[in-house]
Amino acid sequence: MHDIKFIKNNPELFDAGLKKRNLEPISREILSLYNDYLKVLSQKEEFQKKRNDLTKEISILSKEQSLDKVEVLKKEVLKIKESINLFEKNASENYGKLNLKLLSIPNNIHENVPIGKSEEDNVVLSIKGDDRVFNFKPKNHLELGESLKMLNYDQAQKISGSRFSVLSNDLALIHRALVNYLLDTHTQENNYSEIIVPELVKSKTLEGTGQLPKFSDDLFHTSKDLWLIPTAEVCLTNLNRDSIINSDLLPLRYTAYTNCFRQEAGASGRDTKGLIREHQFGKVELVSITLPEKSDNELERMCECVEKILKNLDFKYKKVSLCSGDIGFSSSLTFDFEVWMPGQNKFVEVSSCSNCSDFQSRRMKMRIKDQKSNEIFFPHTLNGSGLAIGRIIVAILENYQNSDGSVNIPKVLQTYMGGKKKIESN
RNA sequence: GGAGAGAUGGCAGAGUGGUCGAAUGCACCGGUCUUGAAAACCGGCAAGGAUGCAAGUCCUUCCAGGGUUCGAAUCCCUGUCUCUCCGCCA
Repeated sequence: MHDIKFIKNNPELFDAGLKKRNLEPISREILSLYNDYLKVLSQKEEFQKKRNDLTKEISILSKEQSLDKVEVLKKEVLKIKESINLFEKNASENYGKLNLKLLSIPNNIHENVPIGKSEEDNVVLSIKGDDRVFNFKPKNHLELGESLKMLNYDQAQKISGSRFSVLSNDLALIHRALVNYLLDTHTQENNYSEIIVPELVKSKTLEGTGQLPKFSDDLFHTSKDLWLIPTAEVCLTNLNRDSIINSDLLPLRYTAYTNCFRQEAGASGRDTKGLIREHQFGKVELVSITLPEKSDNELERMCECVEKILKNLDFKYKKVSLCSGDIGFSSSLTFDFEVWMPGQNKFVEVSSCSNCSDFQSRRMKMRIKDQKSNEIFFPHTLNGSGLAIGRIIVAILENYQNSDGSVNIPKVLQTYMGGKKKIESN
């Protein structure tokens, strides 16, 4: 959500920001809606003042027993009320139009974001980790999972349809091990608080983080008017919606493991089978709430938390800065982490860390009160995957596979799997 | 699912039709005292919006949405949520 006053004072700057996202200028339209609203608003307030004044007068006259005068004034107020109602209706209509427009405009782009049109223009910041050397042709995770008989798509298809999977035995165990390893690391080493959150939320919640009103097609909506969350970011960021937080409590750092549900409407035909792109997947999420001047550092810190995991799992990965044409709606600056998948011969995204600046906090009216100055302002919100479980399983299968189809278990996960060192079919 | 109670400022908690945006306490901020701190005392302290260079002025807000009234935190209706008791249940 953008500050309407900023748009009013800096229309060219605002439109220039949109241009970076390859969007048309919109400040003129916004300001015209805003002016319509203000005009009606001031008219409404004028009549409200008249009403309030007369009402006070009635109160005094009643005490003086000047009943005739009171009757006259009462009639006058009734007329004024008609005007108030009319202007009130117009004002709220105008406000609704303005608000819907504002809610549909993406966040500003951070100055460090590379300018570009699409995915192609993203900038690789670093590549770390060693290449894995195979003396055989590495299989992809589907072949591996199915030959191990731990990944079953007939069953998944039967109970839920496409873009779902059924994991069993050691793959189910490694899923659970990963969740525990990730949560332990983030809580014990990275100072995040572990939270368990609902996976069904109200539309207001999704509006706060930016999924609604624009992206309902990507979401699952239930018959009770609740929505399945596409990421735990939605819950964690909204925990402090509509409230004022004391500045000395910052930064707030939350982590949660949840299932995430996505329609993948725009991805039909892509990755239809396997753990890469599913309607339901597990993810450990990181969310930070910080002072505005600290959010750049916090994003770096969050990336370090993610990188630590990727290093411990001994993956080859790259850090990518998303360009202005590819960056998400709510984000001002995003770094993706992509892990090398030998079975597919490419890098695949396993984490995305974003600084959403004050875009989400404005939408959800989450504010900070400075203890010293008593000033009230919007904090910055950040979120990052730490990490997507399904895709990490893919990475483990493909990177740790042996020629016989068995898969070694990464060292850091072995204690989470009862000391087991290898996954093999039995 | 049945019966009852409730929702007020950062928090706690008064307030049942007319200067109530709202007593009081805590927290917080400023000051006095102190070598410093604590305590004590004095003062300040809700949010959002409009307008204005500013001081200020005005509007809105006591869970949400309707209604009654000249006037609603206060009365009525609906919804949401919370608590207590009973039933059921993982």
